[in-house]
Amino acid sequence: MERHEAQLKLSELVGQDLRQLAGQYGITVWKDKKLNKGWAGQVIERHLGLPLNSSRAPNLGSWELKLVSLKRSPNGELKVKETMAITMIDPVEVCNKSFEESHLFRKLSKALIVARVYEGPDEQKSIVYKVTDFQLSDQSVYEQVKADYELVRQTIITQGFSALTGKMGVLIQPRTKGPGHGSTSRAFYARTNFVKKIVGL
DNA sequence: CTATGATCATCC
DNA sequence: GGATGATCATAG
Repeated sequence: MERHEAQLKLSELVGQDLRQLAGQYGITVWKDKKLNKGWAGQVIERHLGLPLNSSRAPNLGSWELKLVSLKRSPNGELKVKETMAITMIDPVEVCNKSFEESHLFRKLSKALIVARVYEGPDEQKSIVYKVTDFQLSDQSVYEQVKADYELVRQTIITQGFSALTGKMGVLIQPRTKGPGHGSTSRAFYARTNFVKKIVGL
């Protein structure tokens, strides 16, 4: 499936309730009393007619699907609820590749971002807010993302992989993320400010 | 058991 | 309330 075609199909979902669609597609949102964290993505994959095992952001052809949740602030305004995981950090790759060659840049360039409204931990309903075909077209944003990448790169080279913390970066941050229980792997995350720019809030 | 995306828990 | 660090579900 081409990226553009996927985007057209995704835009059909705007304004719809993913919770209802989940029931329609037979996707389990709650297993016992625990949330299936991948449910929203699965609903979307089903809508596109994709196999359900492509959740690991492989190359679904020539593009990549990302989900972000939004929340309402007290005055009813929509804001970005969480940072967005972009891709794992491979210290070797980061050291050896420039920003333009990096996995981070490639992923950002090919991403289709689906923003959904998070109504609460119970996920009783979740409306699709908008679908964004993200391009790193804004020059100032591009430069800042590149600067953040370079900061991570220099830190790994001069202080080592373990010196990275989530405090670094302006738009992109390196953050711990593993299977839990002591893993030390890290990933690039888009800060909420960045996600805000991406989605166009 | 490990990798990955997405979300939760805790700190300030 | 927002940011940082850690965990959960699922697939291989």
